Amino acid sequence: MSVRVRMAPSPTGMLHIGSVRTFLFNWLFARQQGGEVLLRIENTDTSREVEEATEQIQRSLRWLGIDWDGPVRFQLDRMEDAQRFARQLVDEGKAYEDEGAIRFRMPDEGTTGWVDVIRGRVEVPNESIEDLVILRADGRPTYNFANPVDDMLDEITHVIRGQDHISNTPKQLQILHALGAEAPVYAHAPDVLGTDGKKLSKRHGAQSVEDFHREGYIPEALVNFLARLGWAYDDKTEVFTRDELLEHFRLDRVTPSPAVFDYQKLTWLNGVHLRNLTPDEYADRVVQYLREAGLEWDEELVRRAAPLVQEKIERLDHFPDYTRFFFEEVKPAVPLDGAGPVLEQAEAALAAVEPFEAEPIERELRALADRLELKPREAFQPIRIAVTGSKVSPGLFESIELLGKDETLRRLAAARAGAA
RNA sequence: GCCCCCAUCGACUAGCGGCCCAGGUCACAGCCCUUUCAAGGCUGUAGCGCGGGUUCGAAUCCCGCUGGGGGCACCA
Repeated sequence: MSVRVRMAPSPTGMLHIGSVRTFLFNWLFARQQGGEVLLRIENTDTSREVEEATEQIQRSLRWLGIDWDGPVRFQLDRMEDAQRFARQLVDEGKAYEDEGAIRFRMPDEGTTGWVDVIRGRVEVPNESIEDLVILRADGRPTYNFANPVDDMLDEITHVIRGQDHISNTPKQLQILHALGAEAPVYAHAPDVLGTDGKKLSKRHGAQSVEDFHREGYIPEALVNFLARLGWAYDDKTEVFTRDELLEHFRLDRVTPSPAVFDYQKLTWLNGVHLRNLTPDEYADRVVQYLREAGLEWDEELVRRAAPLVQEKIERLDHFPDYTRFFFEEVKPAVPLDGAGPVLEQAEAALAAVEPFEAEPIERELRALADRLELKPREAFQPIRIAVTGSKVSPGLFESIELLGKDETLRRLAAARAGAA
């Protein structure tokens, strides 16, 4: 039997990171099994926002590299099927009318249970389950009816969803049974919590895929991090590429307990993946990010500046902080009292450097420090501040090379004038 | 109130009866490296919720408690 799963977001707005995690589990599991992934938008209401949210969801999934098969489906499309099945259940005495709506007749005795891939055996006493409405008075199916009907019609083999659905599962199992359908395998993934132990929400910070994108996180890191939330391969591996995840992920190794979303660890992981990109790829990401952020900096210069900060930043949105001085006029943010002599000599020394490249530049400046009997850091810091405007910058020599001789000398002179 | 789920360092987790006086990672602290910031290297602080069992032996199995969370809609 070939595997088929479905990702079923409700089109209420941005794609929440918690949903993404369960989608990722669906995707990883199905893809490694050579199975199919369906994208089904679950909303029995037609609202004005649906179209927009649906687009948004797809954009976010594509950005993450989570793909799906076939066209996007909508729960709404199966409304007539649901109505037909509801009527059939009434005819068979398995459901009944109640004030215009149709209720499903739940058994009063015994238990309904299943073997959850993540949790093991789960069992619920039938007497605790009410006869639920499956068709509203206006004819629209309710979620707990539309959902299993869709799963049945779509021939879903594995339902991997959030643990908040655990209490829905026995209901859906009963409906499936009444419909004569074979039950899919269920796996209920744990929740993703905020630092306060409550379900992740706006007040915890970024929560939609868009938010993370905007904050300079890259898909590789987000996917890696999300996969590790509730799952581990062994006792030591933290960093995974997408392919490694596809190779090692195991649904039955997902922990049943909820996990706290640790932004700091995500950020660390983002830095790791940023550093793992090839220089060209890294430059591409930076260019793209800056463009999306609306910063119109010269692309060629951005590409040349990129390698200078690949080792230094953890998030793409930090790029401008390190490289602004290449693109804009800078004023030393720190006083340069007493630095006059160093700056003057640096100016003279650099004026003679040819070719104007990092290596000879470094040689000259180190020689200068020796002459002045200054420690390297003492000599370089004022130069750094004069040239980059900041105490923190990419490598000084590479920066000076990229900035060019004319501009470097100009800044040195300007700073010297200010320091005097 | 009823039903269900969960429980190892601050966080993510490894552990599935002896290999564990509990290992890795993030964060934190110190040291090293060093042109700043990073990266990297080394070291350290820190945990099996509690109480009963079972067993020669329990973080690991069972029961109870406590504490978290979810659900009980003509919402999804």
